[in-house]
Amino acid sequence: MLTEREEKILTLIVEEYIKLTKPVSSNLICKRLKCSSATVRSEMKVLEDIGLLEKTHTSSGRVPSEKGYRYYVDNLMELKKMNAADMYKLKVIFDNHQLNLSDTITRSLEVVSDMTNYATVVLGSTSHDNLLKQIEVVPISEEQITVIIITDKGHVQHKTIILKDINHDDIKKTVGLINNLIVGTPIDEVSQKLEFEVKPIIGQYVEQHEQIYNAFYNVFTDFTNVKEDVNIVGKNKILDQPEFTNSDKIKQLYSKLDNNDILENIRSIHKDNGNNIEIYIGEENKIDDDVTVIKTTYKTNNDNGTIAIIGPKRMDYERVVSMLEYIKENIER
Amino acid sequence: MLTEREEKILTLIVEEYIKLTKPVSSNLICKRLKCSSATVRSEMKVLEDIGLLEKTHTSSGRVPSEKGYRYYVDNLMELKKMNAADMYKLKVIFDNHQLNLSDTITRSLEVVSDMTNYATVVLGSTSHDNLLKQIEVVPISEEQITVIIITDKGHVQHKTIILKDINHDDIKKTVGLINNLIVGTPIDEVSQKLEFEVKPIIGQYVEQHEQIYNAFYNVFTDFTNVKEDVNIVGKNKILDQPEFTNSDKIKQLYSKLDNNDILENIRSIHKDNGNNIEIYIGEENKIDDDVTVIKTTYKTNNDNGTIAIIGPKRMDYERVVSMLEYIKENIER
DNA sequence: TATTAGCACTTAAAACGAAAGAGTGCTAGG
DNA sequence: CCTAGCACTCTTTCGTTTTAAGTGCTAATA
Repeated sequence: MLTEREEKILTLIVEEYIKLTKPVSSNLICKRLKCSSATVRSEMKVLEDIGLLEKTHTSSGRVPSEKGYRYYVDNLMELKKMNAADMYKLKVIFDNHQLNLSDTITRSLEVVSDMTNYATVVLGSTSHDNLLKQIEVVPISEEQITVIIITDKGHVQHKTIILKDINHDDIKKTVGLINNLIVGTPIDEVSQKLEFEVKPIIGQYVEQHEQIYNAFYNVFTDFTNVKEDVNIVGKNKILDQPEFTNSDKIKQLYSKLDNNDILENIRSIHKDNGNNIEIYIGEENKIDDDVTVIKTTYKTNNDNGTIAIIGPKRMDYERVVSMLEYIKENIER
Repeated sequence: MLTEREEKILTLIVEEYIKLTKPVSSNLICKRLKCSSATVRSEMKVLEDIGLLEKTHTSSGRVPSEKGYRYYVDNLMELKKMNAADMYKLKVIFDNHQLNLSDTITRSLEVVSDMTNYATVVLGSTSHDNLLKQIEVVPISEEQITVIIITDKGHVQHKTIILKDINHDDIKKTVGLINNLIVGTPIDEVSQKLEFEVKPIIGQYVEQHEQIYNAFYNVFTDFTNVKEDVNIVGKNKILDQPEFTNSDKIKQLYSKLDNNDILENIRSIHKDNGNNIEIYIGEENKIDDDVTVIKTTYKTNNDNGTIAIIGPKRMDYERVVSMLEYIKENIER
C-alpha cells in the first residue's frame, strides 16, 4: 500500500511524463509539493524499488513502468468530465441525426484521432450471428453473374462469379431453392445447410447443378471468411508520437495494424473490471508492447461492436477514457 | 546529343546507383569500361554540366538527376524479358482461372509489391460510365431499410438509411417507379433524372414523398461520390526503401498515399509516348517529388482501369516495366 | 524521526579536433 | 585524346573534453 505522498508523486510523474515526454526529475516534482527535492528523491527510490518507476540510465529522471501506469490507471486517475473543446467537437457529430450509426461512429473516431494523435479502431458487428435474409442474382454478361447476399441485420456483400454457358433458368431455380430452404439460417451454418439440404435437391431440378452449386458454395464461404468491418481510423496520426519515429518501429507496428486478425484480438480480449472501459497497457495487449489499447463495446437494438484507441503507453488516459465513455453513451442512445 | 561512351557511362551510373543506393565513383565505372578513372571523371563532369548527373557534395561520386533518369528511361533502358523468377510467380496467378478479374489483378500486384518492395495501386473502373441496372430494398428494422444499387457492369453498393414511420407500400411504390423510370440511366445522371422525372410523379402516388425522396436522393449522391476502387497494395513495402526511413518523410508520403483524390491523379494524368507504359519521375508526378510512378491502363470486354507502381526515383525501371507489361497483357487476355 | 542542504558521482549529449577514407579536379606528359 | 599523379575537399569516424542534468548518500537540522 502506498502512502498518500507516494501516490501523489506517482500521479505527478505519470502526468508530467505524458505531457513532456521526457523523464521527470525530482526538482520538477518538488515544485508542486511542499517539500525538497531530496525528499522527493528518496520517495522516488522507494517507488522504483516497488517497481512502479524506472530510470533510463543511472542519473536520469524517472519514467513510469508498465506496473506504474497500471497502478495509476487503477487507483489514481480521476474521471473528470471531458474538456469543453473535445466535448463540443463530438457533440456536433452526435447531434446530426441524418447520419446512420456506422457513419456516426467513424466520424466521431476520426475526430478523436485528430485531436489526440492516436489511432482508433472500429470493430463493427460481425455477421457471424446474422441470419441469411435474402439472396439476389444479377446477370452482368454472357459469363458473369453478380450474387448479392443480404442478412437480417443489413449486412450486404456481393461477388461476381464466372460461369460458363449460363442457363438462366437453372440459376433462377437455384436461387429460388436457396431463398426457400435456407433463408433464416445463421450465416455460419449456411455452408452446411447448403451441402446437406440444397445439394441433394438441386441435383434433381437443375441441369448444371455441379457447376452452379460450387459457385454458390464459394460465394458463401467467402462471405463467412471475410473479416468485415475491421476499420482503422487515423493510423498515420500515430507517427506524430515521439515513440514512433524510428522507421523499423514504424514498420513493425504498421504491419500489425494492417493485420485484421491481430486487430480482431481487441474484440475477443476481455477484462471484467466492473467498468465500461477496459485498458490494456503494453504487454497486456497483443498488438505491441509499446502501445496501450483502450477499448469499450457498445450495444444497440440491432447492432453491437467494439471501438478502441491505440496510442503509446504514455497516453493521456484520463482524456481518452472520458472521450470513449462519452462516445459509448451516445452510440447507445 | 550524347556520345556513345557518355551514354554508356550514364547507363552504368543509373544501374549501379539503383543497385547500390550510394553515389557512384569514377573508379567503379572505369572497371567496366576500357579506360582510366581520370577519363571517366572528365566525362562525368560533362554529364553533370548537361544536367544529367549530380553530386551530393564536392568530392562525392555521382547520382543521376531527374533529367538523368528521364534520359535513361527514354533512350538507354533495354526492355528485356522478365527474369524467370518474377515470371514464374506471376504466371501461377494468371494460370488460375477460378479467380475473377479484380481478385487476379490484386493478387498479381501483391506479388509485384512483395518482390520489388514498391507500393502498387489499382484504380479499377469507375462506376461513372456505368448504367443503373436495378435497385433493391430490404427492410431491416422498424426504422431502417437497406438500399442496394446495382449497375450494368456489376458494381454494387449498399447503404442503410433511417426513415421514421416507414410505410412499406410507399417504399415499394418508390422503388417500382425508380426501377421503371430511371433504370438504364448513366449513374452520373441519375440524380438529375431523379429530380426531374421521379420527384414530380412520386408526389402524386406516395404519401411520405418528401422524406422518401430525400433518402433515396442521398443514397444516389453517395454512390456517385464514393471514389470506389482505389486500392493501394503493399504500401508498407516502401518502408524498406532507404529513401524513406525518415519519419517526417514517411508521414508526408503516407498522407498522400492515403488520399484517394491524390491517387486518382494517376488515372487522369496522361502521356502519349506511343508506348503502353507511362513513367513519371519525381516532379513529373503529383504524388511526391521523391517517387517515380509507372503506370499502365488495361481494357477488357466489360471493364477497364489503371494499375501503377510507386517507388523511389531510384527504381528498377527495366524490371518494373517488364512486369507491368506482362500483367497488362495477361489481364487483357 | 522526518526533512533538507550539500556535495560527490554518473551519464548523456554536445562540442571539438585529428585522422582516415573516398572521391574529385586539374595539370602535365605520353 | 588519354592517363598518371597529386593537391584538395568533404564526410565519417573516433577519442577527448566539457557541460548540464540528475541522482544517491551523508551529515546536519527542525
